[in-house]
Amino acid sequence: MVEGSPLRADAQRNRARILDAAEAVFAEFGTRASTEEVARRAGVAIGTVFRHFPTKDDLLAAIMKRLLAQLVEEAGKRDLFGFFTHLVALAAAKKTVADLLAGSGVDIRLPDALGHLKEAVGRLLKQAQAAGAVAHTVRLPEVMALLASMCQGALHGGWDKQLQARTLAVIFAGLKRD
Amino acid sequence: MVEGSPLRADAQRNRARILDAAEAVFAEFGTRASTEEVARRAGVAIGTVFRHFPTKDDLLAAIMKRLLAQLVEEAGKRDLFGFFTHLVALAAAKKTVADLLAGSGVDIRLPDALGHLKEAVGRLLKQAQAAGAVAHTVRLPEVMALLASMCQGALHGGWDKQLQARTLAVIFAGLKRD
DNA sequence: CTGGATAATGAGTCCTGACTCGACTTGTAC
DNA sequence: GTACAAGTCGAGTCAGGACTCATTATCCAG
Repeated sequence: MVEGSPLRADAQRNRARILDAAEAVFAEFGTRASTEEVARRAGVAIGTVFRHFPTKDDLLAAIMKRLLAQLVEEAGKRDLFGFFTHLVALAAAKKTVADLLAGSGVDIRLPDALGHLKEAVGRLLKQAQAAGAVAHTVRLPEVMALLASMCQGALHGGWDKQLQARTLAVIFAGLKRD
Repeated sequence: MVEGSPLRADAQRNRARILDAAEAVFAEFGTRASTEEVARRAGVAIGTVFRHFPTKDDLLAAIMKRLLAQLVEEAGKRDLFGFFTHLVALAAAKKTVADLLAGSGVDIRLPDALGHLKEAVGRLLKQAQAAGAVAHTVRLPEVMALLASMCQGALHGGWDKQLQARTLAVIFAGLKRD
């Protein structure tokens, strides 16, 4: 698909619907949800989904790309702790977040996918360290590891707001002085 | 199966083989590995596996029960930080550990499964607090949450030893003063 | 040694989910 | 308006995995 020709109007509409449906379905049931379910929720036949996204992975990749862009943008608006909190809360609601951070399965399709997020978090880390909010011994890899872990945990454990807060409090204390 | 009669000798041998094979297979490929693969590695026909464990979940439950007992025992031999470190290292190698901690799918079959582990960790936490190694504001739920999260993270992220250590260092610092 | 209970075997069933493709419908350029 | 490329449809194919069961093999009491 080398941008040969613009999509027909109805095709554009359907493509958008499919993406929205996929976003909702995968967020709710995880990446293991069936393509049929996506088609159903989009009000479209299964064949149409596969016309737009020849492979389930292509569909997943499209969703992840969207999500990633959102996260990077979000990172620009917060400090490290705020972003951390936001991400964990999001992961508790959207299974896709944890899947993305874990880079499970889809990573190949998004070459530098996590790269952008990593850079964004790197910036937040530097700021936080400059402000004296985080110890200088802390490095990016472990921050990313903590971020991914907390998202996985929040997802699988079904943490409520309070547990999220108490758990993050421990992490934040550890980042401050380590 | 109300313990009607002791198993025949060959049946006992096969049961043990199946359990060992299942342990290895699920540790390597996660709980999604097929029952066929277990049978293959046990050198046994598929029907035999289902004779001993009528359901894949039954097999999984048996493995998890074993694993859990090991972990609880291990907890008795270490302090909180040591156990934490051990568990994370184990999770990086055995997918079953993270699955167990996440309580995914199999939890119903192991009624108080995590209960025992929780108690054991609770004891470690008390000791650590008594020794002044962990702040008194820290409670059990967040310790369990951190434990489960780190295991998930170590598994999915494929952390090396160094990253494990650096990440845990942050957590430990957070537990000490929070 | 041998009969009958206990196990093992593995081809077959059923189901789910990704993906295909020929018949049909619709947007759009002219 | 019409032709035809672009899109849609959905029954159908295929693969993989859980689980069954009639047949065959194996243990072990007596």
